[in-house]
Amino acid sequence: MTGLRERKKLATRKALSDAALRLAIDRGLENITIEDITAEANVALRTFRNYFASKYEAVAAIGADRAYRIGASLLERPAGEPLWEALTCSVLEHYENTDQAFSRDTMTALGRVLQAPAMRGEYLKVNLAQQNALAAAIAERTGTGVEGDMYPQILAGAVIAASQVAIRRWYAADPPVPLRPLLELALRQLASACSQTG
Amino acid sequence: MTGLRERKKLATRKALSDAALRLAIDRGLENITIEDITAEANVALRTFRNYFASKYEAVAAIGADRAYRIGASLLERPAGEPLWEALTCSVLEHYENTDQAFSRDTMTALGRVLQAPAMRGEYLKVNLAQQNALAAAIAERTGTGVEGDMYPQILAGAVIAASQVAIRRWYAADPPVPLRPLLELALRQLASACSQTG
DNA sequence: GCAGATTCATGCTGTAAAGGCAAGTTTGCT
DNA sequence: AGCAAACTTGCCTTTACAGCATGAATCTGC
Repeated sequence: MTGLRERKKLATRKALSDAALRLAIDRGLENITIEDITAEANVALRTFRNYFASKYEAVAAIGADRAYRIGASLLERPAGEPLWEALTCSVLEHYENTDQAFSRDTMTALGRVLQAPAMRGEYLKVNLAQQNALAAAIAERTGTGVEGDMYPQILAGAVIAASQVAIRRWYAADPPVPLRPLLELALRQLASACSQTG
Repeated sequence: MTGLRERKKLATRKALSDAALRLAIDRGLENITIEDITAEANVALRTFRNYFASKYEAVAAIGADRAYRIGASLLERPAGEPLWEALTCSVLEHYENTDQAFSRDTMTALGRVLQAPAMRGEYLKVNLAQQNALAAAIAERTGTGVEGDMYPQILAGAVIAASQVAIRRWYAADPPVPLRPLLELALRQLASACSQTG
């Protein structure tokens, strides 16, 4: 992973996705072309297509590239911690890290871009990537084979789904509310919802 | 809803999505153009764009148009039935109805089409539509306001996520296995996963 | 540190998609 | 009947998309 070639590829990819996001935020998703993005990133138009299938995918890449972190977050929790508590902390950490990486203004602009109908599909793909990353981490933590047993995927799916509900509420909230309590509430409601199965 | 105009619109939409699906199944998703689809459906090329943004969306429409049924299914369950049991039955019914609508050969071909990477985004949008339909039904059944409380959305998200895990397993299973037990198992595991929150 | 093999960025080219606009037609309403 | 609204369609321009070829950068084994 330390080869010059890999680093250059990563750099090009990052340059493209950063450029895409920057332009999308200040001009609007629909008012930019792939050519604009490549100009901003100082690469040829044709090169864009070696990395992304569409400008939407390039914009979503910022999330896709961070998806693995939610799994990493879970694996870093202390080994003795109960799974549910570890999951809750991982999710909270993940989103705390995510929104600390950007200014508040950038976050709302980012929200506007990501909420656009044209981004919906890519956004959902990022969710799925998070779900898979989390499932792999759950499987590793519990010693379950992620291939054989559905349990890790199911739990990850439920947690990600609940988180997304909280995030949608957070974005729609007017006036704004902090994200963390919404996430905590969503995860608690998930737990209680499934407990009442009698 | 009984106007001639609405019926014609629905008919055109259905003609397009049926044509898209039929062609995709026997020629392959990537070997058909929008022009092929419009020729098959006997409308002008330009008309396609009044209904769908891409051929993938047209193919997915068959699922999107059925998404509301999973909610309807829940609302038809007896009022006294516990929520979890009603949900389980709705999901099972939904997929039973879905796969009885097609022959076994068609189902596997359909699976191949829907699993294609290019369809991923549209497939996930259909899942989201199902989730929303189910959430609305849960809210209605429990008397919760779907706007105010996250609970229906969370529960619907968890149930749909678990169902999707089962469906992915079902599709990947070699040799083939029946879907119903996988779905039942997934929902039971969802329930038990969230019960162990201590 | 050199020679061959990989892999990448780029240009070129043709096909398909995407969507604004306006004309013509059908349907809905009174 | 007659007006208004909505739908279909054709035309046109811009953009996206993907194959292929080429040259340059990087990596590998020696």
